Amino acid sequence: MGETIGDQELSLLRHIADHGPMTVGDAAASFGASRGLARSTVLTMMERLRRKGSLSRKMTDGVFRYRALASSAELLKGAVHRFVERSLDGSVSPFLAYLSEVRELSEQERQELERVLARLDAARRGDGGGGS
Amino acid sequence: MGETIGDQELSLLRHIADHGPMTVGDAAASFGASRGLARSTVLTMMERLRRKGSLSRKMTDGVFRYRALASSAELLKGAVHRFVERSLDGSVSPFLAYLSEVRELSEQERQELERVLARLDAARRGDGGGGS
DNA sequence: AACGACTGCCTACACGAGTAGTCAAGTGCG
DNA sequence: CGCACTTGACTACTCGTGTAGGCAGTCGTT
Repeated sequence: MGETIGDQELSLLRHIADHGPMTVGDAAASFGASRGLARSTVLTMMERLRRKGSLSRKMTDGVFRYRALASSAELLKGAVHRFVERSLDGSVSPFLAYLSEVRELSEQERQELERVLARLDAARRGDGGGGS
Repeated sequence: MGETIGDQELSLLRHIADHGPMTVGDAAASFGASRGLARSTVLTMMERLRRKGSLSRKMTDGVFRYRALASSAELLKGAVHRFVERSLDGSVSPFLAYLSEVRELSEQERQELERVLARLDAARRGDGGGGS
């Protein structure tokens, strides 16, 4: 198995992906401070993330600058993917059930969903698969 | 903190929810065996699940029979909910992105999605009661 | 009564993730 | 020149989860 990324790690990773390359000090200030995390904690997480291949760093002016190798959006999709595979046995049905029964979707989310369906519809047409 | 439920724990919990009340021996045979888990492992998980309030047990004929307090579907929805809240900051957008960009949906899943949207549409229009 | 299978349960270990203390080295400032 | 501040890195502790060993009690069978 590749790497498991925890929630906090994912948050930090996304933060770095969103706010461009930054040093540990930057991350500690912009991410850790608001969450009450010590600088060393942020550093540890960043190093773990680097070992896991999610971050890379480059020495600049005597300081390491860490940069995320994936965009926040990709990271999120990856997290969703892992979740679906690991926890939902690869089925998205539970998610759909959640969407329709549990979650109140905002108008914007509803529209997003509509777009997804439209895209799927289009793909289905061109796909040439089987259809009933 | 409420309870965190691991992947394996969730699988076992669902198994029990789906296959009715069962003893540890039953679970070890029907769930653990196929996964190479020792009976004691299954027992430990069941007891942890019981401590977490996900399972309850009742002595029957000198043996404890464990029963899930929630249905598999509810369990799954709960898992999705936790994931959305904890990892996606409460936003379902990443999921939608996953659905449209990453995942190939089966025809059945596509139809399910369509139903979800239709239900949402109906709710948006009339809102109010829950018509089925 | 002895034996074996089945059961409940306590104990334990490994690992990942979350979190932090602390130390050594570099740099700027009074 | 020496101290404060920043940075990098190592080390460590706690918890939850995954996994299992081993012991003691119960009950049917011989």
